[in-house]
Amino acid sequence: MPRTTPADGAGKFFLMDMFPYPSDAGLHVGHPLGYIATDVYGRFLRMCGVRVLHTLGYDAFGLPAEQYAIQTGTHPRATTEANIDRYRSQIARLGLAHDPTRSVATTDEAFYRWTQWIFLQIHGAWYDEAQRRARPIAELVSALESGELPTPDGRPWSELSVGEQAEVLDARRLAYRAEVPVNWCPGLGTVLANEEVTADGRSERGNFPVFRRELTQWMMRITAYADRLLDDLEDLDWPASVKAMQRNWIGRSEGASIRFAAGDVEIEVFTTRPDTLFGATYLVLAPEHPLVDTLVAESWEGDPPSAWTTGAASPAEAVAAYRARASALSERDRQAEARARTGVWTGARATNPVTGEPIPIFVADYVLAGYGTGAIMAVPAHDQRDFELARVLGLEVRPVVAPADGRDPLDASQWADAYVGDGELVNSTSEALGIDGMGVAEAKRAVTAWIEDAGVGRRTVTYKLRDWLFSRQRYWGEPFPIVYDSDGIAHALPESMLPVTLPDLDDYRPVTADPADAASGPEAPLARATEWVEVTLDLGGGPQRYRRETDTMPQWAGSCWYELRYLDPDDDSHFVDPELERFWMGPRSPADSGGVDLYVGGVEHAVLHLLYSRFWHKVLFDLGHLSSREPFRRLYNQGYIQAYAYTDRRGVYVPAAEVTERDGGFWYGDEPVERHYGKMGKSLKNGVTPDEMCDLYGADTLRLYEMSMGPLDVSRPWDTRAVVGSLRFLQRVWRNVLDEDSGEPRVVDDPPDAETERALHATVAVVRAEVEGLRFNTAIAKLIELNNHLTSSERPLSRSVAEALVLMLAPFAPHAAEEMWHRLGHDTSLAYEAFPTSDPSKLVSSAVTYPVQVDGRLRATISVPSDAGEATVREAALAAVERWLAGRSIDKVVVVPGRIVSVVGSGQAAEPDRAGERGAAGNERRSEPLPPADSR
RNA sequence: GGGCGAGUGGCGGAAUAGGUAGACGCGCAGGAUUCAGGUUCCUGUGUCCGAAAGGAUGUGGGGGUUCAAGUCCCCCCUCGCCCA
Repeated sequence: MPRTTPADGAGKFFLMDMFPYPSDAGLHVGHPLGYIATDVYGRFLRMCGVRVLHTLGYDAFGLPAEQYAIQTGTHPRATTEANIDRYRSQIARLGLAHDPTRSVATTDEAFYRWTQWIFLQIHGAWYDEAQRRARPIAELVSALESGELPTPDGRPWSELSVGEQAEVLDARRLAYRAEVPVNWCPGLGTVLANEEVTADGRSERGNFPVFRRELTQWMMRITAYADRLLDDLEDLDWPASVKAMQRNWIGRSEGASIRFAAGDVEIEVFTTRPDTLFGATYLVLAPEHPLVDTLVAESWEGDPPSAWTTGAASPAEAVAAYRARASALSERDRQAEARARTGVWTGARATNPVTGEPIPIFVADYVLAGYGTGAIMAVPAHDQRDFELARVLGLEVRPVVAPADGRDPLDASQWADAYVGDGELVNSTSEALGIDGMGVAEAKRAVTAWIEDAGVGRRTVTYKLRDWLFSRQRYWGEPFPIVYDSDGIAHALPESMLPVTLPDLDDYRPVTADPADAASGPEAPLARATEWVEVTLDLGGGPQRYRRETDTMPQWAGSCWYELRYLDPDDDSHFVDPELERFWMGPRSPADSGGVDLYVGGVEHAVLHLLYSRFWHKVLFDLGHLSSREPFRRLYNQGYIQAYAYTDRRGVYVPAAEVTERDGGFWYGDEPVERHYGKMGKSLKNGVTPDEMCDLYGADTLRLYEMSMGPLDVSRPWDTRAVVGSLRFLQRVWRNVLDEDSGEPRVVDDPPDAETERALHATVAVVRAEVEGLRFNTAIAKLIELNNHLTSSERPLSRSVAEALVLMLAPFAPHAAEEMWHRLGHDTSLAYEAFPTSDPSKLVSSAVTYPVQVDGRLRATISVPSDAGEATVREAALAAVERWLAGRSIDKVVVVPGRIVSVVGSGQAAEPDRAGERGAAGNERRSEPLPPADSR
C-alpha cells in the first residue's frame, strides 16, 4: 500500500475535503482547519508542477436543515441556500483555492437527479455470489427465464404471475423493500438507522427514546459486499484506527452452526469455537427461543440439584418464572459482564453429536434470541460466561484445550476462570473423530469438516453488519424515483423521468408524536402533497394511476458519491464522464484501488459515511460505470480545534472572549469563573469566527497560525492571544524583503554568504519533506528560523534568498507572498513558480560539532574539521574533558561519526562527590583550571 | 472488560534506525524606541543551588537493558477514542 506521492500520479492529484453541512451558525475557526491544510498542500503541489483538482461542495439535505427551517418558519431551501452563501463568503476570505466551478450542493436538482439515477442503478442490480459482483437485474431475469437459475419454488419463470416475478426479483435486488424491525423515534417523527441509535436506545440526534417496530422500508443490501468491504481495506492508505473501526463494524466471524438432537427436535447452535465441541457439556437457549416450549419436560427427571430447578415443582413452572424475570431486563443488562449468571434447567437433554453423550439443556438470559441462532453450545472450560454459569449450577467443566499458562491442563476443578487462549487439543477423541494434539486453528477446520461430512452442521460466516435502512419519513431529502401501482408493486421510474423533484409544501413538518409514545407510527410529510403523490404515468403499458413513494433518502445518500460529481459537475448526460473518472481517479497500477488521492476530514465519519460511499462506489464499479474500485485512496483525519469555555457561579456560560486571567484564576469582570474545555460554538459562548480573525490579523495570519499550532491530526485548544505570533513573523519577513516605508525591495544581487546559503538549502530540504508529510507546523518553524537568521545577519539580503523564502511561504500565506513577489519585480503570479529545491552539496559544512559525554553526562562540545578522522575526533574529545577524567583510566571511548563522543572512565572517582561532602568537593573543583574556551 | 492512541516547561508543541531534551510560537521578565500605546525591536526564560562561573536535577510513577533512553523491555497510574 504505497503512499501516494505527486510523482505517482503522472503529475495529477485529486485533493478533497469532507464537505460541510452548512449550518445556520456559520463557520468558526475550527471548521477550516482541514481546508487550509489541503489548500497549503494543493498550492505546494502546484508549485511542484502537479495538476491539482481541489474542490468543496455542500452536504445540504438532512435533518438539521429541516429542523432549522421549522424553527425559523422558512422553507428549507431558502435557509439552506442562505447558509451556503454565508459559508462561501467566509471560505472565500481565507484564500482557499477550491475550484468554484465545481462547487456542488447535494440539494441541487442537477445533483440529486444523479443521486436518484444511482439509486436506480442499485435497484436495478443484484449480487451474484458466484462472481462476487453486482450485475444488472436484466441478467437475472434472463437466467431465470432460461432456467439457468431456478425460481424459489422450482416452477418455470413464465408460470409466475407478474406480482410473483416482482417478488422474486425484489428478493435479490441491492435496493429492496422489506418488512424489517426498525428504530422508530416518535420524538423525531422518523425511523433511524441502527448507527443513528445510541447504545442506550436513544436517538443520536436529539436524544429521544427509540422503539423497535416492524415496518416496510427501503433497504440497501450492503451485507452482500461485507467481504469485499473488509478485504479491500488492505489496499487503502488509511489510518489504521479507521480501518480497525470498519473491520469491527463489519464484524465478520467465522464459525459453524451445529445441530444437536433433542428428542424429536434439533437445536441449531452457532459457535465460533467448533474446535471445542468435545467440551460442550450443556446447551443454553435464550428465554425467547421458540423451541423452549417444545423442549420443556413434563417433570423433573431424577433428582436434579436445586440450583437447576430453582425450587420449582416442574420444568414448565421454573422456565415460566425465569422468562418473566428475563423479560424485565434490557439486552444491555442481560449481557453485562459483572452480573451473576443465572439459568434454569428445561428438564430436557440433547446429544452431543461428536461424543454421543447426553447433555442437559438450560435456559439462560445471557444468550440473546437476536444473536446467531439464539442457542449456544456451552463450553465452560473455554468461554468465560459459560464457565461462570457452570460454577453457579455445578456443571461439568471439561478442558479440551490444554492451557499454556501453567494451570492443570486436564482438571479444571481449581481453575479461576475459563481458558480462551490457544493450546493443544486434549480430551477430544471419540469413535467419530479424534483431534487430540491439534492446535486450535487446525481443530476448527477438522471439526467443521467433520460436521459437514456427518451432516450435522456447516461452516458459517456471520457479520455484525446489517443491511442499510434507507428510508426516512422526512421532507428535506432526495425523493425516491419509485412509484407504486394499484397492486402495491413498486416500479422504478425510467431515467427520462428524472429528476423527481421535491414538491413545495405548506407544511413540511414531520409528524412527531409524544417522544415516549411507542404505539405511534411514522407518517411522511410528502404524503400530504396529494397532487404530487397521485400521478398518471406511462411506464410502458399505457397511462396508469400510480402513487409515489413518500419517504425520502437519508442524508448519507449525497455524500456517497459527491467526489465523482466534482469531476464533471455540469454533465447532463452522465453522472460522471468515464474518461474524466479514469483520468483523475483511475488505478495507477494493477494493485491500485484508484480513488481520490487525498481525502481529509474528521474521524467521526470513520464508519458510516466512509462505509456507505465505499459500498456505492463498488456497485457502480461492478456495473461498469467506474474504473476505480474504491472512492478514497488515501484518507487523513485532521484533529479538532477546541476551546475553553467559562461558567459563572450559577453554572451559566459567560462569553469566553471577555474572560481574563489573573491571580492564578479566571475572571469575568469581578466574578470568578470556572474553566472548561470543549467544542467551539454558540452554546458554550466560546466561538471565534474566521471573519473576526481576518478583520484583526488578515487571512494569511489565520492560515499560518492554524497550520503552526500543532500536528494536523491532533486536537488542540484555540488561543486567540497566540495568533499575533504568526502576524509578527509575516511582518518580519516583509521587513527583511522590503523597505517598510517605501515598499521597495531591500535585496541585492550579490550571492549570499556561505552560512546563509547553507541555512537556505537546509531549510528548503526540511520544508519540502515536512510539507510532503503534511507536517506543516514544523515546516513553518523552519521558515521562521531561516527568517530569524536573515534578520540577525549583518549582510544585506540576497535576492536569491529572498525569493526562495517568499516562494516557500506562498502556500501558507499566499496573499502576502504574492504581494512581495510582485514588489520584487515579477509580473506574473507565483502560484505556478517552481518550489525551491535543495542542493545537497550546499549543505556540507567545513566543521562539525560533537557533544562529548563522560559517564553519560554532557561535559563539553568540540568542533573539528568535517573531514577529521575518528582518531582526531577522539583526541580532541579527550582533551576537552580532561578535567573530568583526572586521575582515572579510560575504559572505553565511543565515537559515533557526525553525532557524539561518549567516554567511560573507570574507578570510584567517576562519582565526584556525594551529598555529605558536597561542600568540600565543590570548593576543590573551583580551584581547578577551566578548560580552554575554544573547546566549548 | 477488550482494542487502539496519548502523557515532555506557565501554555501550544519540537526532538524516536537510541546520540547535546525543550526547536518554533505564546506568555512572562528586563531593556530599547515612543508624548503615549503595542499588532514595534533587542535580550533572557525547564526546575533547584549560585552574584557569576558552574553544578545538580529533569520527558506521568517504579524497575530494567545500554557507553548513551522522551525514544527499547517489564510493572503501575491517568486521560482520550472505538468496541462490549
